[in-house]
Amino acid sequence: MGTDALIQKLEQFIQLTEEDKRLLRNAVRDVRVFDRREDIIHEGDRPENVHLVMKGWAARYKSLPNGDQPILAFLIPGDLCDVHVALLDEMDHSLKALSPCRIALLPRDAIQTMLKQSERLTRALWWATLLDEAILREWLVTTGHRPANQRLGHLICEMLLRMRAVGLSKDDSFELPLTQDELGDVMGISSVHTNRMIQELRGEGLITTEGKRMVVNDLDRLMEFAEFDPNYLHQVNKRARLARVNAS
Amino acid sequence: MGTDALIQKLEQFIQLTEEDKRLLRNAVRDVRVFDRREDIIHEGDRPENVHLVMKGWAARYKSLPNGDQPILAFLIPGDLCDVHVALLDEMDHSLKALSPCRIALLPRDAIQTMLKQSERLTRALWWATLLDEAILREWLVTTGHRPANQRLGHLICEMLLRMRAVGLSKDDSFELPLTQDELGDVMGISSVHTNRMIQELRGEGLITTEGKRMVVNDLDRLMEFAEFDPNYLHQVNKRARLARVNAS
DNA sequence: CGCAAGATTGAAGTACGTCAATTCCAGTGG
DNA sequence: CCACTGGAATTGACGTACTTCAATCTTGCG
Repeated sequence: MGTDALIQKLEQFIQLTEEDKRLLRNAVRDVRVFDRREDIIHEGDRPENVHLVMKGWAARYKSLPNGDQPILAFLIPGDLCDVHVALLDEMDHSLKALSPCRIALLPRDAIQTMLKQSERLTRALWWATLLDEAILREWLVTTGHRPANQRLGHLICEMLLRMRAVGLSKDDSFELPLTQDELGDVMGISSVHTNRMIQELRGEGLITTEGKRMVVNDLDRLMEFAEFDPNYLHQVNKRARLARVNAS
Repeated sequence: MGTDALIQKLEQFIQLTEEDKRLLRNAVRDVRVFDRREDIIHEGDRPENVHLVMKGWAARYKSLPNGDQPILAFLIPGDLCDVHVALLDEMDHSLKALSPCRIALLPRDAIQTMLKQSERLTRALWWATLLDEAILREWLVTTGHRPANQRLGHLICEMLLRMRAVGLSKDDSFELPLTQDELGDVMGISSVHTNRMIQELRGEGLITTEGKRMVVNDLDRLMEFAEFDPNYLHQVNKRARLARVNAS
């Protein structure tokens, strides 16, 4: 099933039981496929379902009066969008597919039921929303306080670690299905400048691009270059995680 | 008691019962006073208590290797910091007082107990965290995609509406206990440029400053200038709110 | 092969940053 | 009541990281 990525992600934080996993899988009502650029849910809609990315990349974005559509978050497999929005009358932002996507729909009440049945799962999902918030904070810092080349490096580091956490990286490389336009959008810079920053990182030997694949040549050096501190991702390292698992 | 602002804020969303209010007041274990610039809790600390601002302004911030301390959020009376952090091992950011502050401390378990006792209160606090997130998203948009003059206007609109919601505005003016340095920090611009943007807004007749008081001369025009859409604050207007209250 | 979307390049403009000087102002002590 | 102080606001001059526009080149793809 397509909840695997989510389970893998949550288990960074806490070991789930088979029963928890079954609950999660059962909460999926439906699976829908979206084309690149297709809207998944739009600002003003009343959210009926929680969305779970199973395959592909999606984005949270807003529409500005001048036509800009700034991206607020990348959503990759295992990312649950808006567990919480159930409370609000209407969406205050939109979701769209950045690449062809498979998205699972979990009805609000299925989530409610699930949460009632497992304390552990509740904590795990709560943790996931905390993570989203932490990422948002970090993006704000980066956007407001770092030059474009570091911003790009930072983003690449983050996405590599996030992709790795759901088993979608290979030898420090990952599929990055974005145009330079979209990449610039996230960082708040123009696509032209984005291109120049990519070239700078390439020139420094920090990254290589192979079509849509982003290859990080030297993660340590890239992290240093971008002043990337992985703390905010709250990824428990393997050792600590195993200790925790064994203790339970 | 100093939980009044919080109650006033929450009641924008949902009418609380007397019992709810009592529960809230009882969760306050202690009240502490902080000087301007004093740290309230620091990155890496293990959060023991949830903090509630009763008086003054505080800020969420991060410390960067280069010494910068970007501000991620303003916290004003009625704002609850980190209801959620209970889950995390350690803080991934810090809180400091921007002006002399009175902060109430609510122990984690007091919060837990309180939430167990009132479904309504649980929803209200959850709503408050959604609001924080929505504000964070809006700041990201603004920082990344709008010029400095609009960013400033946007911030002023937001803070006026937020202060108003807790009864701390007077005739479209409010106490803004910040240096231009701190103001610039939030918007990701230098203090010199901040100063020039303030002068621009003054020149346009949009705002006036009287010492530490920010006076908005024409809110509608300022909102238009800054392309400010108050939607994200999820402030229910008086009419809708009264309808809701009466229906309950 | 041919087309359209995207990547890359160059040139010229601008919004913003930095540095450093000056003015303003709230306290504080005499 | 005034003089003194240190922090903050303001100003000017100058540098630069970015933007925009427009052209060209590359690539995936029917």
